[in-house]
Amino acid sequence: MHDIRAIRENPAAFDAALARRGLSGLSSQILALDEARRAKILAAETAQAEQNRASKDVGAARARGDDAEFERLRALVAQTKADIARLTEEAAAEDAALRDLLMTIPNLPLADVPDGADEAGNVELRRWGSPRAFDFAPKEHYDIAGVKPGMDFAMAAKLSGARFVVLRGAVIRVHRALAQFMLDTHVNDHGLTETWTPVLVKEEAMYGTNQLPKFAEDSYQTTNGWWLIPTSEVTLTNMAAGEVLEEAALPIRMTAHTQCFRSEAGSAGRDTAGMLRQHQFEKVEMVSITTPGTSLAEHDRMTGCAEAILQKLGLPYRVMVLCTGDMGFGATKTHDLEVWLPGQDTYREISSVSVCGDFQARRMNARFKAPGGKPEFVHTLNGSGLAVGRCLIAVLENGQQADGSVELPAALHPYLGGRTRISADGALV
RNA sequence: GGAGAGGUGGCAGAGUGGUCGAAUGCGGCGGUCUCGAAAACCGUUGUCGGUGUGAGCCGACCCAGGGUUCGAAUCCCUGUCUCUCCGCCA
Repeated sequence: MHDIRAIRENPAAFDAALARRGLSGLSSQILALDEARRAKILAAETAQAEQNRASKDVGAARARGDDAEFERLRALVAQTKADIARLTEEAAAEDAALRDLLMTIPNLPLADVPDGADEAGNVELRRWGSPRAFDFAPKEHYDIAGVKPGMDFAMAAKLSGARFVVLRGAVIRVHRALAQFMLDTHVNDHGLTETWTPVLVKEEAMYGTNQLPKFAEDSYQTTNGWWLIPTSEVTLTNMAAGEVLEEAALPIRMTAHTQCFRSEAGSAGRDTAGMLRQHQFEKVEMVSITTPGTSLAEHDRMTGCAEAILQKLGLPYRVMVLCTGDMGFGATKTHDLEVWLPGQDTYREISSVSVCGDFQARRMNARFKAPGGKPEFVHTLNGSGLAVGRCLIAVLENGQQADGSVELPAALHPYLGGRTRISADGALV
């Protein structure tokens, strides 16, 4: 959420930054609401102050036994009561109107974010590794002979419908190994604190990390009002909600491996084959809570943590900076990691690392303070480290052999009891 | 799921209708004393919003939301969380 004071002080800068995201001239609307709101607050508070004074006089009149004055004042206050109720309600409504508007306005892009309308405007920062040369036509993951027995979409459809999968045997073993490997790497090499969180959360948590109010249709809600997290960014980041953290405790670096649930509304027809886009998937997430002065360096660090996973697995990838038109709602800057998928002959997103500045912190009221200092909003960052299912796809497609077997990355061997490949008939050997 | 108890300032803990934003203690900060420190003593010490150049003034907040009342931390209702006991359970 945006700082209304900042908009008040420099509406032109606010509009200019939002224009880069294709939103124009919002400041005048916001400032009009803000003025209306402040006028109502002033009116309501003035009325309330008068009543408070009168109420004290009532008490004083009674204390000295002045019954006539007591009754007179009592009637007077009773009379103005309705007015105060009305004014207070109006003030609250104005306040809510402004807040509702501010909650739906995306974060401002940093100056070095490239302009662009959609993903075509993203800029490649660097590449790592080179796609393997195949002497046969590489298949998509779900068509690889050794994978087929362990990846059952028909069974999942029977249980749950489209965009689910049942995994068995060697395939799920590799999937599990990947998650373990990612967590161990983040904990041992990158110093993140492993965390386990609920996947059902209150509505306010979803507001804190800006899934709500704008993107309600992307997530699932239970009948009693919980939301299923679309990413553990929600739980990890909201741990800071309402807190005033000691500056010395920052940065807080967390990682969690959780189920994620997404309705994928609006992606009908996209990536319908295979397990690239599912309603339920696993992700190892990274979240950092930092000070304003350190968040940009943290962004690069976090990107590096995600890259390290791909490098250790020997998976070729490229790092993109998302342009203004492709960035997520809460981000000021985002790096996407795109892994090479030979079956699709293209790079596909496997991680997204964003720095949100104080945008989420303001929504959550997450602050820190230096000793003797005033509380300030923290900066929040989140990134996938990595999407486990997509990483599985990458490992399978990049390791596939002409005979339908799959060679697995050396980094995973210790997690597979020393086994190194999936045979063409689907066994882990 | 059932029964009971309880949620007050950084912490502990008073306060059961009227200058209560809230006693007291601890902690924090400033000072006196001291070569320095401790102890002792004195003073001070919440957050958010509105308004004002400013000192300041005003409003809100004693888990949350409603209600009663001229007036609520205090009374009533609902929700929520914590604790104890029982039941059930991976």
